[in-house]
Amino acid sequence: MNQGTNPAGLPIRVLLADDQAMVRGALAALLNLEPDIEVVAQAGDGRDVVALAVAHRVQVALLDIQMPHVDGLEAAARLRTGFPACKVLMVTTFDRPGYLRAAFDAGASGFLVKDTPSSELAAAVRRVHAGGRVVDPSLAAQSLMGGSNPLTDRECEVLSRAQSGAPIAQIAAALHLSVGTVRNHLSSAIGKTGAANRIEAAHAAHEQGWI
Amino acid sequence: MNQGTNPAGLPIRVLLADDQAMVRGALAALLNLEPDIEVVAQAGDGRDVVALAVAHRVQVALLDIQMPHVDGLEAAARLRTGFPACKVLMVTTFDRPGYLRAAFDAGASGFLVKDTPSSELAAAVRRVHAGGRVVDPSLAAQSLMGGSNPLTDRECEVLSRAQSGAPIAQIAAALHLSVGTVRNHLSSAIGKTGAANRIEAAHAAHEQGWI
DNA sequence: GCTTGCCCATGACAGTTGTCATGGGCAACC
DNA sequence: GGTTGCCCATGACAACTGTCATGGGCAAGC
Repeated sequence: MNQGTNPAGLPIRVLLADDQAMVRGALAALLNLEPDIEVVAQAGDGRDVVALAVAHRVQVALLDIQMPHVDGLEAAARLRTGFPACKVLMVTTFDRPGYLRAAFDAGASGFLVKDTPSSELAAAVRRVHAGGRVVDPSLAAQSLMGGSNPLTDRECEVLSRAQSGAPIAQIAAALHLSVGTVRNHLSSAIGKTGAANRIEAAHAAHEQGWI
Repeated sequence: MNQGTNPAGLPIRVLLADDQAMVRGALAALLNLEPDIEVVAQAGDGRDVVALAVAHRVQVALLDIQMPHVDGLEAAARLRTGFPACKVLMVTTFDRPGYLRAAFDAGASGFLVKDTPSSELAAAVRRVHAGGRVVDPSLAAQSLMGGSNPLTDRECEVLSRAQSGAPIAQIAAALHLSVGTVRNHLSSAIGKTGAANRIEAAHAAHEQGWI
């Protein structure tokens, strides 16, 4: 594994996407302290990530998963097709095991939770830029333990709408299904998650990053 | 309003409390770029805030509301009694109107959401240190509109336990109440929030910062 | 002292939800 | 071509939930 493709002296060109302006600015300040790293673009959501990455010849994109409109996972997928030279380092607040798999499925090269000490961020950027992979160690173990998503597509869809407490009739209407079908999907999901009702099931699935 | 009590040349001594290590480190880097501000202590939750503030003669404490064990509101209240010379600037991810009132009730001098541009953070620290107040403008308007919490203490307590979807029987057991009483409190809260069931009511109350 | 508001409790009733059994349609796979 | 798994649907039953009426205890305020 080499040390990156940059000519000596040129810093790694980084894009930063996070919906919280203050955090974004602070991370930029942190990274710009490193002489070999330069934040050349910032975004508050995932919509403009590809365009910005192309325009600024970005080498590493630091993407938050939770963003409005277009989230980090979707943005990573778009980058892979639209500008595959750009490496993706995913950063997230929540350590949901399912996110790790989803991130790598979307083409990410690295995955960090925001609990990680800030001192490791620059190192992660360098490693990803050099073609390596970065995985939060605590999360990796958890992910191997947890196994993958046992829920079917429909169950996920129904569960995610049940999260906010909407009555079954409302979910059924939104999905153009019969009330009984929704109840069956929910019942199945409740069984798979070991929950007592659809709300607990939705929470459990959310915790795991399944929905 | 004066410019603070520090002798000329001495930077403002700041404490940073945020449960996300990476964000904490990044904010520290950001603030330390300012010549007149120095981050002298950091904490990952609210438990040690008072002790740290005293030990490092902290002048402004920057507290995240969402923290494990002891949250920012509680930490602010402890600071007010334990080390009142220290000003509190509350920072939070979520713009819940009720948080603003709760923050000032707890003795905070300022309130920012993390959507605020990072460039304004240092200015807010200076203003708070100088004895002024800082309020996120968008949130202030929202808060005046929203009015205050119409829920009784018991309703809040019951609602917050209903959030995760626990069955009523479980809530009743945890609170040493009869099932019927819990149902009555919930029914009342559902009416006040205009929700269709306890889950929606809990979400609505949470959105408002009531629970 | 009376009223008001909150707390707790009970019982009855209707509506919603979770479970189960059953069955048809469809695509993937051996 | 048969099996398997997912999707959709229906109907019946038991359990849970939300509403309402009613009543007692208690503290605060007029």
